[in-house]
Amino acid sequence: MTRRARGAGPPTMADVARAAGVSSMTVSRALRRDAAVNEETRAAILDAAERLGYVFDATAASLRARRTDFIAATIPSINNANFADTVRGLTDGLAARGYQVLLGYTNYDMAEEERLVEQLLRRRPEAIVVTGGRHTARTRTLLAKAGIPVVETWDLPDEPIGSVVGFSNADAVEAMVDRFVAAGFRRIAFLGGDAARDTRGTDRRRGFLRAMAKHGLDAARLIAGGTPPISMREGAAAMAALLDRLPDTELVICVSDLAAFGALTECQRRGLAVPETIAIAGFGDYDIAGISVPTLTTIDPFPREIGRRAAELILGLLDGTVTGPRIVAIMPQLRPGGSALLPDADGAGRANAETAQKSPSAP
Amino acid sequence: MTRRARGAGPPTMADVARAAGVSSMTVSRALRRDAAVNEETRAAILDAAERLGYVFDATAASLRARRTDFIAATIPSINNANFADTVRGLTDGLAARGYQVLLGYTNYDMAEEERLVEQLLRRRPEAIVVTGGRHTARTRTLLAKAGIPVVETWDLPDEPIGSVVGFSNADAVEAMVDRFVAAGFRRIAFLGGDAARDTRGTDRRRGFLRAMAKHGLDAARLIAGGTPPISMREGAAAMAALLDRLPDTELVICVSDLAAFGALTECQRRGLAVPETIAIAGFGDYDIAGISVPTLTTIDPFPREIGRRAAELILGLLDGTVTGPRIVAIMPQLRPGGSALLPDADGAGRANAETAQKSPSAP
DNA sequence: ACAGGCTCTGTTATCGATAACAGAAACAGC
DNA sequence: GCTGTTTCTGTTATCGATAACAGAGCCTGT
Repeated sequence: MTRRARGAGPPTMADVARAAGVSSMTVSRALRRDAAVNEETRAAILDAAERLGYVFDATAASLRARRTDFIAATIPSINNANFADTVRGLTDGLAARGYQVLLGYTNYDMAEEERLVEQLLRRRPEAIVVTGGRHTARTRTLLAKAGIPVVETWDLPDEPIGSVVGFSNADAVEAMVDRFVAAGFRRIAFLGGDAARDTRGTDRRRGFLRAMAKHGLDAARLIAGGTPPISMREGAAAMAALLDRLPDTELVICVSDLAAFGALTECQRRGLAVPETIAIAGFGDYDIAGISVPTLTTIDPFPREIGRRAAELILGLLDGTVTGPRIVAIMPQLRPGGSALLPDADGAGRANAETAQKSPSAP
Repeated sequence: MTRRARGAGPPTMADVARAAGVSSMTVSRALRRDAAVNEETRAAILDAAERLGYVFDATAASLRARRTDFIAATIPSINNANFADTVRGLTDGLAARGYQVLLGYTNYDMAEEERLVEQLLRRRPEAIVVTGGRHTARTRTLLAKAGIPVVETWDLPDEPIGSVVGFSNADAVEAMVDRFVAAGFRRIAFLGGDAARDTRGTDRRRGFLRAMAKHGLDAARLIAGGTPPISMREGAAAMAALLDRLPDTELVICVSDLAAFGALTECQRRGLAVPETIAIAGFGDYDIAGISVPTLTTIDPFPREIGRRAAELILGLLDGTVTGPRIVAIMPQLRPGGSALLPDADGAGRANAETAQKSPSAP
């Protein structure tokens, strides 16, 4: 009696082995393209596998080989083109080497992130990528003790858990404000979310506040657009509130291009000329920034590059080429558009440098 | 000697069992909240697990229990808000029951889809969701033989592999054209991709052609915007070509809202009034449709609802509540906007009906 | 007092692959 | 011809959990 009766479940390697007249070890080797299998034998095995409709069971292989080929990744939202781009960069960089990205989203909620990370770690990923530098204490502990490479992205945390591929959101906005102040803008507002939920948004506002204080300007023009993430619609509503309350504002810096575009449409509805009457800037270099009329002045944080670099880093850490955690600094770039005019200046930093480091502190 | 030396890898249930003074079977039961564990014992076990930093190994559990709790899903692109919404609906519907969505994207490429499906099936998902009704022959075979529920979405294929949650893209556009023709439009163009790659886009064009033929109108105003998916930028470029070649066009129906918005911006750049000089319609009810100036006349295919229904269906199929494949018909709804004016009409279909059926054919 | 049921825990075998080791056959070099 | 190497294949144990079965201890009803 064979172990497997007809219809008792999908065929296993043992079934293929029997059909091909070899041992299941030989089947295993043949399917993995291990050099040490005779060409004829391999052909017979592949043929048998095809005939039986054999499908490799990655679960069993993972258990025995202690190798899942999973890379876990969490993003705040799957509906955001910036994060989607990062996932794309990550996936494309990893798929070529046979890794499968195991994706989850947190809805910008640290408690949800904790649950998600816990779930994902049970799958025994080879590495894990998370967004942002702020996490619950338990999340930090889980990640630190997981014994796998950890990469934080889209941020430069003060105390990284492991590696980092990111940039300072505060610095990026501060640099933008510097440019606008140099161009003569004074009455500048910031339009963002009101909660501490979106930590990157909060960091951007902090950069705004810091810059305004530095230049001795009034930083009280803060418009909250509701619970993050701020959509186009909420950006428009917040802009309406701003125009009603502080109509003499010269420039509105928005937490993202989506909010900025919403703000732009509100101006269009009111017949206000952008940038003549009021200027608008965004963040993220979303598609809309390059096509809207006028185009949006924004900051490109190179989302896809973040993913690509994270993938590269993980591959290095896994194959031993890279040892120890790395901080990869992404240099966001100001992209002047028609919504907030800036005089030409010599190019902002273009290179995205990678620096190795021992102690965990941002370069 | 204990089996596990210090530092010989992460702790297992056996380690927790030893620390708590019970058998590993009791640990297994305690962690799964199996009723039959004494409260005190369970507390001791959870405590030991926490102390040791134990992380459950889902791989081992999956192998033994023949239950991975994975649901595989493929979408054409992760950078598309419509598909992201479907994933959101799917994930939210499944996460509550402990399932983890295993997501992959195909880049609108059927060969890539085949590779992806093959990869995903190796993970032994409990069910699989794919986008669209067109697949390579091998993909169809793989799915049909996988022995798990298969759900095709965003389409109503002639020969479903298993279940379906979708709608006819051709019918939706045809109905839209009917409305516009009734409103007096005659010189109508269709702006879409030129390849057969995006099958949903091709179906929409087919619906356009069918409707125009039905009404005895000239359907030669077809503008190709390059390789799908058509972005905002390509929509603008295609609109430019259209305005140059066929400046007397009254209405442009675009394969998606993104293309439609790009087209709208091109008109704005040229100073053409929309909808007065030329009207524009889109597809998808993306965020941009509700906020642009003017808002876009579009069709809402209820992307999130598609995901939610797919999740519901899968849960039913897995727990036996639902038997056999189902066809769930989504009824896309026309959303009149400012970019292409329509006289009021009594509401289009609002209900999204579900119909059981035996033979695989669309209702 | 005893059968029968309930609560709780343990023992053993197993899921389907691969690591580690072993060995047969063919070939090369001297 | 003999040893050493290369090529190819097989045997056995194992990854870490859970299904299936078994049974001890205690309660309940008659």
